[in-house]
Amino acid sequence: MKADTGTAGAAQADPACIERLPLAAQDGPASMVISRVARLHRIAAGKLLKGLGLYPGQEFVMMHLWDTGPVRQSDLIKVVDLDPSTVTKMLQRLEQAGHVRRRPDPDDRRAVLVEATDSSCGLLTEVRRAWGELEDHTLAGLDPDERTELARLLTRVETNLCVETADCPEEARREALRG
Amino acid sequence: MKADTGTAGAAQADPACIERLPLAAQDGPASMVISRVARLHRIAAGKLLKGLGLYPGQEFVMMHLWDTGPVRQSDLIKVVDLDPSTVTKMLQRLEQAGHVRRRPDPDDRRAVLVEATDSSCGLLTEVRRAWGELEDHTLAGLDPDERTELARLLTRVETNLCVETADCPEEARREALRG
DNA sequence: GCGCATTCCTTGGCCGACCAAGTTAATCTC
DNA sequence: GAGATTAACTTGGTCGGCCAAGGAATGCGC
Repeated sequence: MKADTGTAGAAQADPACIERLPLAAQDGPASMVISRVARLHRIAAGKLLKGLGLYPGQEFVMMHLWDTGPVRQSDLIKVVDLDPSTVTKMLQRLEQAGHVRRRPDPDDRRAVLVEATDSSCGLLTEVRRAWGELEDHTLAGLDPDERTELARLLTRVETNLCVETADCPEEARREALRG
Repeated sequence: MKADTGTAGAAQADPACIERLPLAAQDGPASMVISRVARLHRIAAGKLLKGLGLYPGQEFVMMHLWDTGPVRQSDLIKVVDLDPSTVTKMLQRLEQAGHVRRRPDPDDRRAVLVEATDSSCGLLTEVRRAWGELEDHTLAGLDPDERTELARLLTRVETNLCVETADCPEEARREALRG
């Protein structure tokens, strides 16, 4: 209900404006909007994926499996750049849902090979369509230049946060693509 | 409005290039980078907050409590725009951690009044500092114009996703305050 | 070969976040 | 005022995520 907001009319050009701003918005306006966009984006993705029997986060795993075929779980973990335990549990659920098959690696009895099931391949086009739709919704009203600029700025932010968290998916991805 | 990138059939110019690009990056490059930035940003926030005894997400609640003093839980839920059950559990943990106090509202025996404890007020400056630090790390290397542009673009994305999820917190108020 | 570190994965625990369903109290309707 | 409706939490369950700790197989140094 955005209709209400009784303060809207009198709020502008008021020097006391800053006092009405939430603390979080004062100390980190960008962080604030990033957090909100993150949550809304995840919710939107979740709604689109719900009808497909996937939960948000699982798309990344499935997309990589569709991309590459059977893969060692440790490699998958590197690519999606998540905690190993997260991937383990996610795969257990995906396996139970019939989207994924796992079998021991004959060459290394510690390792597990993961691949998308045939039945899951029907989801491929739907997930791609859903992601395209999400992309459209996300970027609605932005012209090509703005989209490029947004991507550039976010990529810069990503590398910034990468060095902060010492957890860079970019490098891992580049290496994975290299060979 | 869709099919703008035309990845399906037109981008055969460099087969090797497109072939190595992950599906997710093809179908939603912006969504992809948003998801990654979101995760890294949350991790970075978590690391900064960890030393303060807060978990990521709790800052928003605490900041609002510090901002406004005692508040009804239902109002708090509206402001942070989360599921009521999420707020309930978070407040239970914050209460047990000694950061928050809850008492029944004498005027409405259904309602609960929430406020930050005195001891939690010591966290205020540290949380603000942590958020400032996070903001600096996030936006490092971006000049003022780029920061403004990023905020503008993300705000647009936020409103886009708002109408998608039909879940708009106080967007009108924020826009009014932004001017 | 033997021992120790490394790698790979799993389990358990915790938190944030959602939904669904339930409980209690206030409010609206007649 | 009795009954229905709505509002304000709460509980239980599930999932995505993290960390810490553990077990099993491999690889390395000697």
